[in-house]
Amino acid sequence: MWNTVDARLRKECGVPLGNLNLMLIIAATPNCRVQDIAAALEITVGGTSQAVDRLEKLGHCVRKPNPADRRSSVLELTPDGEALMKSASQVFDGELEAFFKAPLGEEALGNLASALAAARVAASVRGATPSS
Amino acid sequence: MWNTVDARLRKECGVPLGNLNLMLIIAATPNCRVQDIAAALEITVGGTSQAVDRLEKLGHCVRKPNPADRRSSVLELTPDGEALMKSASQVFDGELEAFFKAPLGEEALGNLASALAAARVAASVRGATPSS
DNA sequence: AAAGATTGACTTGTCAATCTTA
DNA sequence: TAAGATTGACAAGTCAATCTTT
Repeated sequence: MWNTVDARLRKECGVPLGNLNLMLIIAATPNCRVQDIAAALEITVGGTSQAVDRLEKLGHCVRKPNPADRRSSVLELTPDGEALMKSASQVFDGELEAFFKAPLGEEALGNLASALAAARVAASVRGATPSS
Repeated sequence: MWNTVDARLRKECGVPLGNLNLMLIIAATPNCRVQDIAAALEITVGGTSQAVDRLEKLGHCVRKPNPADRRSSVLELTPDGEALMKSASQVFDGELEAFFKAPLGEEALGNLASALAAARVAASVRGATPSS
């Protein structure tokens, strides 16, 4: 399923799913650092740093010096990245509807959501999070 | 979640999740070819060929000449691979129970299963499968 | 020509070691 | 010494090109 979503995003917006995820988090997080993205995506800090490199090389975001802590940078979307994010997230939302909302209907969708939420809680109690 | 399962399999059985998946399919498929694994996992044939290389290098399976078609090989688990598969699949089943069966209970689990089945059908109707 | 498989270049993640600032 | 980030080597997949057999 994610492969399908990714393929449509690449084709219609020229942006892979991973990059869209990054941009959504940067846009939603004030003073966003590499750490924050890693936590949100539950991937390692090292991998996140590389992903930000790629996004920056494409001109979709920039690292600005963090006045509060010189070890880290604050990430911001460029106007370019902002525009791309908006159009891509529409396609993204449409795909999720096609996969879940349309075939399941409101009620079944609600049940699915709560079941997955319960499983997620159980998972986090057992302890599952990356580190490096 | 898959990361958690993978980590426990590596630690307790010395086998990553991907390899266990391969071995389960080889064991369950008579005269198993690379094609069959690719179809079952919904990954590309190229990637499957490389995965079989790795499994063979570890001594868990072998390629035998296919008498019916000399373009392909028939895959078989070694005694070593067979034993590994059996112990690892116990750990695997235990993990899935801990993630879903225990926190959800019988009824909610059934609902979850049918919701995901419906989504899967809808997805396949829209057409989503790898090729190469 | 088409089907089965392999190979090589590339993507995106992991982990471990390292550098810099707190 | 800890925390934030970066870097380099590796893992496991994708795709496109190629080789062999049908």
